[in-house]
Order: sequence, then C-alpha cells, then structure tokens
Amino acid sequence: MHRWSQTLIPTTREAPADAESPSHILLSRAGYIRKLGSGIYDYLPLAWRSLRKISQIVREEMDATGAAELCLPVMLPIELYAGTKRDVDYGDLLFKVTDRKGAVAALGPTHEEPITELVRGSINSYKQLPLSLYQVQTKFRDEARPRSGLLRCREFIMKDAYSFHMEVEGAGGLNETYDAMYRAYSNVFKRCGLDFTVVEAEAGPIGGSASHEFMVNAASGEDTILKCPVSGYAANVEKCEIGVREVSGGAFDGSPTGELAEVHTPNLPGIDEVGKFMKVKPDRMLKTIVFRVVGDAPTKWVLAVVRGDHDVNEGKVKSVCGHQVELAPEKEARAAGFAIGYVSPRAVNSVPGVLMLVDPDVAGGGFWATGADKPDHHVKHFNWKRDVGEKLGDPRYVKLADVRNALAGDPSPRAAGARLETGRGIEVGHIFKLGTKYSDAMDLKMLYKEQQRSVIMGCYGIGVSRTMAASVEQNHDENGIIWPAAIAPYHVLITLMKPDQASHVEAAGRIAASLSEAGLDVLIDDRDERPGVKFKDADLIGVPIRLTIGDKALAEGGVEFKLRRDVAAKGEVVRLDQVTSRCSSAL
RNA sequence: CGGGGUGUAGCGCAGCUUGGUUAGCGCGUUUGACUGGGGGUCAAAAGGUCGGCGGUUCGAAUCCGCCCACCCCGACCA
Repeated sequence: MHRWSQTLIPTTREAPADAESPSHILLSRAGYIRKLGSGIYDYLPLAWRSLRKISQIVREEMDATGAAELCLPVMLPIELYAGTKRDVDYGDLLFKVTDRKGAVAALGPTHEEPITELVRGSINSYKQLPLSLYQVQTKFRDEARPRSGLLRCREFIMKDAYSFHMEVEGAGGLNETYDAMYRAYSNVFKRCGLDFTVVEAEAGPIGGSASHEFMVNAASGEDTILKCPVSGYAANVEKCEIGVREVSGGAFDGSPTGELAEVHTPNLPGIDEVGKFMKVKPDRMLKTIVFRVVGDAPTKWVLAVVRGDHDVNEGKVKSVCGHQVELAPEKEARAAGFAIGYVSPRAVNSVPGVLMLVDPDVAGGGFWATGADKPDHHVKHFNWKRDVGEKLGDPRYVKLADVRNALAGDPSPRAAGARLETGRGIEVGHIFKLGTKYSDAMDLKMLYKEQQRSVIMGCYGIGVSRTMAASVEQNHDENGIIWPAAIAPYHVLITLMKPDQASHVEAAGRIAASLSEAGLDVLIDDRDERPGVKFKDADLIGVPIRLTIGDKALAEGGVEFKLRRDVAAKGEVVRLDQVTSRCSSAL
C-alpha cells in the first residue's frame, strides 16, 4: 500500500511538444516516463511497477519452459564480434564506448555473442544439452530515428532467451523448445491482458515457418499484418504469401491494344507522376525492378515485374530465383544496359544473363504502359507476346511468380475463396530458429554421434518496455490510460475526498489493509487537492478500480466503487465489509 | 544519410520579419482569503546564461556565421 504523497507521480495537463503517439502522450502526462535524451527515458515509480509486473509474468512463463535466468554484461568487448562480424553488420546501430586504455566495447543490442561464448566455455558435452537461458535486461541500439516514446527507444528493456541443441527434431531438439517458447509467449501476452496476433515472419536459415512475431493489435502500430479470416493464417508483409491468382485470358496471351507508342516523359520521378502525365492509372503500368545476383552464377540480373501500384517483395524474389539478390547498384545496372527508371520487360532480351519474374497480376492482356528502355521515355500499348516474344515460354528466362507484397483483398494462401484482411500491429515478441549461424562463427561445437557438430540455437525476444507502451496504445481513451489489471501499477486507487478528516483517512487505511491482505496493490490518493484534480489524475494514470471515500457514500455506510473502463458509469456505493471481495472479483 | 522544422521560466507558447525601457502570456509553483464531488475564484509573489560560441552594432532573444541538441517525413529497423 502506497500513498500518493509519498511517491513520485508528476502528472501534467499538457504533454511535451514532441509526444505524438497515444502511449507517449499518456505515459508522459500520467507521470510514468520522462525523456532524458533522444530515445532515452526515465522510468518513474508507476512505470517501474508496471514493468516489474510484465517482467514477472515473463519470468514465470520462461521458468515454466525450463529456461534458467542469468544476467550478462551490457558492455561487450568489441573483439567478441570478431567471428560474427556483427559489429560491421549492425553498423551505426551499435553503441560503442571507449575505455581509458582505448579499448572499445559495444553496448549490447542483443546477446547472441556473449551467450554463445559463455556456453562454449562452460558446456563440454552434448549430454548437457538442451539448455535454455534468458535474461531481462537493458538493451542499447543507436536507432537512426527513435520515435513514439517507449515504442522505439535507444535504451530499452528486453527479455532475451537462447536455446542450445544438437538436433532440430525430436526430444530435446530445437523445434521442441521453439514450440514451448511459442506457447510461453502466447501465455505471456494473454496474461498481460493484450489483444495480439501471432504472425509468420521472415523464414530463418532452417526454412519452414522458422520465425514468428507476436504483434499487439493497435491502429497506431508501425507494422502491417495480414490475416486470413477463414484459416487463421497471419503473416507480416515481408512474409505473407498470396493464394493462387488466375491470370485473366491466360498468361502472356492477350492481343495488342494498339501500336507501341513512345511518350516523352522528362523529369518525372515516380510512377504516380508518369501515370498522371501519360493519363494512365498506376494499375495499368508495369514496374520493373532490377536486382543484382550476389555471388557467382550464370544469372547476373533478376528483373521483377509488378503492377505500378504494387510493391516488389525482395524476399519472394530471392526464394523464387534461388539466389541471394540485392537491389542493383544504379551505376552497374546502367553499365550493363538497363535504363534505370525506364526499364521494361523487354530488357530480358536486350541484356544477357537476365531472369525475369512476372507477377500474375501483370501477366494478362489488355492495355499496359511501361518504360521505353531509354531515359525520359515510356511506352503505351505494351503487349507481352509481341514485345517480349519467345523467352516468355522458357522458364530459364521468364517465370510467372508471386513476387509482390500482399494486400488486403488478395486471395488467402490457406483457404480457397477467402480474402486476406489487413491490420496494424506493434511487434512485442519475436521467436527465431537461429540454426548454427553463431555456433559456426564462434566455434561452439560438441562431439556428437562421433562427429564435431555445431550446436543448433534458437533465440527468443520480448520487448518488455515496448509491451508496456503497446498496452497503452491498445487500451486508452481521451481521459487517459486503461490498464489491464495484470500489468497495472496498482489494482485499486483509493481517492480520499477529505484527506484531512480523520474518519475518512481511517476508513481508507482499513480498506487498503484489507485489500492488501487479499493480494491487491493499493494506492491512496491522500493529496490535499480539489476533487476534480484527483478524478482527472485517477483517469489519467489508469488504475483499474477507483474507490472514492467521501461523506456521501460514508453516510450510506459504504464507499464509491468505479471501474476505470466503465467510462460512462456512475460510482456505485459498496458496503465497507464487501469492498474487498467486490474488488477482487472485478479484476 | 536526404528533406523539413524547433530551441525563450517546471510544461505549453508569443515576441524575431522591421535590433532600442524592466522579455511577455496560459498552465503549474509559493503565500493569503474565499471555496470544496470532474483540472474553482480573487489577490499578491517567486521563477529566465532567450541552446552554445563567435561576429556585426552605440545597443542583439531579434541580423550574420559556426556548433550543439531535439522533433517530423523518408531511407533504415536481428
């Protein structure tokens, strides 16, 4: 039981000017967080209580999977990254500090390296596996653009877990732990009282559905997620498959709509501008993106052709063509003969070593406009058969394939006839089958089945501070936060109307003691403030239950009981001897 | 990293274009009075390196230069 006057809850009428998202505004106004620098926040007492409750739920669920908690250093000698090269891959995202001797340390953005190092040095035999270890700790990432308060910080609290195995399948294998983590994560967010969606994410090196993201559903979320309402399939944009799409009139089969006509289109940077200029809607234009194949292969370039109003999905391009690819560097692409910005599918004939991937939505007949393969020009009345010709039928050069991001209304990949729907989400958890990336790089091997074999790893993260903010994004109204009981800083707020009247104070004390006895966390607002101020603050900080102690209700032998989430409801008088049970059952 | 913007009291802002008394306003804070169930009223008061450094000028919050910090859009985001 705590008293408002004895803790620190600096509520404000106005939010800092830089706060825009609901969680940032409300957590700031309600006295949970203060900004100390870009992407760096103080966690005040209320925030810390919520964070501890979230952490506690996480710990219980992690422990239930058999994982053991430990705590690794924040400062990691840069030499630790020698094997994995992540100091380079992470680039500027990695915070670095230099000590008095000039030695550089990274502030851990995540802890694959130290955990792998630890296990390598302390586990000698495969018989000691499987093993899962986790920590709840402050992480550092020098984000290019911190934003939205706690949602994207440079210093944040994260639970990260790592598991070690010799096999993928079977008892003690990676999959077994992965599935246990999946269930644990579902339990965590369920217990936190959050509405969330689990989505398939970018596949890991082992393939299959090797990665899942746990997304809190919130309109203000940064990530788009797609769901099939029939099968329950859900995925993020990077990953989402699209069901079978019919090509109207057959692939590459339509007859020309007119003579190929060149149009001069100078100084028009994007599809939209070109379309307007030519009086063609973007959905009748072909967008041809040039990718370069990384490494040595007979195929040097990959073209991805999608509709002007669609986006190419690089991951899909990679998996369809079977090569590692990257967006072609402009200089090299030009040197090879691509008129970057004005490339058409005809480039498959004019440049050697090209594989062209055509999205089903553009393979049909009808009118098409596209680039003219020379600067500042586009063409109208493009026709596949006439303008590309025989390579269309040859899968060595042209493939019909899903290479774009999924959109609302696309066919579901899991249920015939169903259509994908979109929603917004905030990523709060991510589980990932790492495979042997780190054990290979850092030489974590065990003698197993008469061979030295790399240990197979999984990693599992929960953004603890982000989860708190995500909850506010999902649960608030114009007056303030509305906490799910499980992660509210307090369960009950007792508002004293007359903190200077002994009988009121005494009643509050008795009720608080009884509630504490029943396991509820209680905050007594004992400030000498006007009722209006106290009620406004009560709504703002979002404690689930408010008990108001004043003359009115006391005269009736009770106190006023009100749930934060029942915005319109008037307080209900509850008899003193029933308050505790009423509060307990309401949570 | 590209584009745009901001920095003046604890918070939110005006003043800057066109340099010139003691730099204002709202909220908050302090004191007093009245009040007392949804941020109350009146009165008095405290609180400022005008982001920093340099320059122009008799004189700079205001004009010029450099730097720093922060925000927004984009790129990026295991």
